[in-house]
Amino acid sequence: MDLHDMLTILEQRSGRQLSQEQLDVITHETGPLWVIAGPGSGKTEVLVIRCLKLACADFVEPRAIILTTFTDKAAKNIQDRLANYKAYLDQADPSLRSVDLSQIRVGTLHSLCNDIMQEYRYRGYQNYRLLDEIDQLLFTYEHSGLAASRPPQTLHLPLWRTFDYLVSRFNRVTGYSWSRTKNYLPHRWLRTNAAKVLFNRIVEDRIDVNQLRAQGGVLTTLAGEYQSYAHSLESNLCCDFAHLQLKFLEFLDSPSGVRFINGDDTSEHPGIHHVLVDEYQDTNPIQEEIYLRLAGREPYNLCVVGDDDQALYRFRGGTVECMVNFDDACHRAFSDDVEVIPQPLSTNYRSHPNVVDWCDEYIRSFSVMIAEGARVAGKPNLSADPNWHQNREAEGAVLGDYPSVCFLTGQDERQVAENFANTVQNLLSDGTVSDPSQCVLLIKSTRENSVGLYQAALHDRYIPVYNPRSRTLLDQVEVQAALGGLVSILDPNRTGLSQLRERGIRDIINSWLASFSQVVQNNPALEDYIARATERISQTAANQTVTQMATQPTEFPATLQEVYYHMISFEPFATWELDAERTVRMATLSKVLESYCSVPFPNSFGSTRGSLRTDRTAPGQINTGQLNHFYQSLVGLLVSEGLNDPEDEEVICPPGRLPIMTVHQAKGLEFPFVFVAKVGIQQIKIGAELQLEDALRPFRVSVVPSPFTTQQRAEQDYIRFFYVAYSRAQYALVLLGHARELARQGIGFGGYGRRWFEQHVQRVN
DNA sequence: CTGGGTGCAGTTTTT
DNA sequence: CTGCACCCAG
Repeated sequence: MDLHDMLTILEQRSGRQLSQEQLDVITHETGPLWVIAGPGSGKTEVLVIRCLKLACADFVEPRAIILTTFTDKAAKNIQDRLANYKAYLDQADPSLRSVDLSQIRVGTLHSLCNDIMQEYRYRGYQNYRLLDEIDQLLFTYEHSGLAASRPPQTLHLPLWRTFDYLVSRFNRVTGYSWSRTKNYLPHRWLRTNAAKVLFNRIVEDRIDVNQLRAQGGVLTTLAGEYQSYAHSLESNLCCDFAHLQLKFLEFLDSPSGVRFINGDDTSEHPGIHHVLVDEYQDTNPIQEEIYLRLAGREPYNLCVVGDDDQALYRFRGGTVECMVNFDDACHRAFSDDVEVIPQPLSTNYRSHPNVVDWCDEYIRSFSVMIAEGARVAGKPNLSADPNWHQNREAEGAVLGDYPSVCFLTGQDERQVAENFANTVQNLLSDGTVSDPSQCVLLIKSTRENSVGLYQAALHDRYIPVYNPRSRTLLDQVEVQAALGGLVSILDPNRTGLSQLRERGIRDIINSWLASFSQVVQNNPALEDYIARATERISQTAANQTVTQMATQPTEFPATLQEVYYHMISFEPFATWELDAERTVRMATLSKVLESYCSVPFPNSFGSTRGSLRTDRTAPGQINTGQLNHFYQSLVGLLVSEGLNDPEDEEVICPPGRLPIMTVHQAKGLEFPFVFVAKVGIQQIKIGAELQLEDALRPFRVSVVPSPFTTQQRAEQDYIRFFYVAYSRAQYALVLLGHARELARQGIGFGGYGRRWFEQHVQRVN
């Protein structure tokens, strides 16, 4: 199909004309393409159309195109759009039907690494178990020397004092916090978590472990511990997300990897001709290396799209420098002669012109943001779509003169929350918005203690809330009752429980038991099951495997999972299963239980935590070690991590509810009315992710010094954080802050101080 | 506006 | 167990 025809059809269908900037990106022929896309500039649309152009106008083999995104959700969204647009094109030109766009490799880099290595049966990735975050934590808890129950203290104490920023925080498990002044090690779960962060970072930042090892002192210890962790992963045929990418780099060096990139003139292996990357500002060093390798053949068709002002994932190794210095990277990896010119997409089609102006002036009001090296050199200002009003009215919106960027205050946070809820209620009652889901409250933490006041204020006005990331799954009755039931069976006399020293673990188990005893009162069948299960264990001799209840003719070993599934077949669990939300919560719990039971543990290959045994000396009681492990490991994990409610993959927010979201959750989304809370943050602390980045930077395979001090980068991160929040708004942006926050002129108010802020923003109460 | 005493609450995100 | 936020005195 002719490119011109194709664009005409797509423009007719979408009712929107592509801008010259967008056309430049879509029609770019060969070589690296560096797209600096501001918020709301239609970057995903452009990426999708460029893909269509490659496959349907240039007839690039779909299998030779790789398109990566940051999340699975975004990948699915792109696949849907590709299929939709392709259907239009097929109508116009039936000969295109033979072009199968589902062959384009669309996904997160992680999922593509996994799929491609499976497809090519890469030896180094055959029969490996891919560990998710929970699995990785349990694995590290069991296998890493850093997380051992009794590690060599003289060696490890200095290490934890060096990396104290990873462990000196409040520990929910023990109920107190560790600091470097202590002469004992941090709690095992704190060390586990920190070990996970360290190991992931070593891989993602491409740290030269041998060089680290040669440093002496704690860094030598760290290098050794990393190597033994990596070795344990291998010997147990496990692979975490970070090593998935490392293995992929190894794969690319293997013969089949070379065939994957270069192709072999068959349609099965066309080679890689185009690599397109979305959200490139959040790419980390190992991912950058993968992309440069994938596109490493002339003419180096690597297209990266992102916004250096929206980098949000430093904790995951995300490095804005990859985006800012993409030209240098291309010259280093490809050739000095390659032309790499930044292509801006600088018109914002999403937001009211006032919101666009506010966002643009906000980001440029900070000296650390306009300094050289903070953003892509020569980045143009974000500009509003001159037809915004006209287009919205054509869509049926009634726009008057209203405060499109404004702030709400109150004496204290409670009053702010009340005013916020009143505003939402007014918007609903005067018909400005037809559904609460057209608003969103953005805030750093969506945990109960941060958003409680806002939730309560909405609740009082009968406005339902959607907040799946509140880490409150463990507060739900069905989850608590199930866990309480398990404890009742495993530890009927609470002897194991009474010996626990960790307050956090004891408290949570007691709360589960309390929930369970409430539930069991009205459900005699459940009570009876618990009694029978307890009885069975109590009749088992010492040091024996407990066998399943004789519901079947043959008795077989009982496992934790079986007891759990058996138990939840009784009321009230059976009725609860009719409720979709409760069912998915229980599924989340089941998954954690399965993980706990199936993560391999050292020195006993093939055995599982799940099969119940009696104690070596005490007949009729669950093995003390097993019970203790259940408490320390599984319950400890639940206490230290918390669990989120499962989320619907398709729906952003169910209708009828007002979403409360973290800024990360809202990334890439847009809402008619955006409320941003706690805008007055003043103290900019250097977070653990930044300190670790600095500590490991000298050992990177390719050391790229940052032109900014650590403190400056911390500030930039905060500024970008609010920039992402602010740029979500379509019709109106409302900043929330109480009197004291306003007096303080925190970073969310802009870098020129309060007077500047008040010139740009209207007060509405 | 500063300084010290008291009291409460406790990071955040993704694969 | 810390650290910060807040309050009141100077």
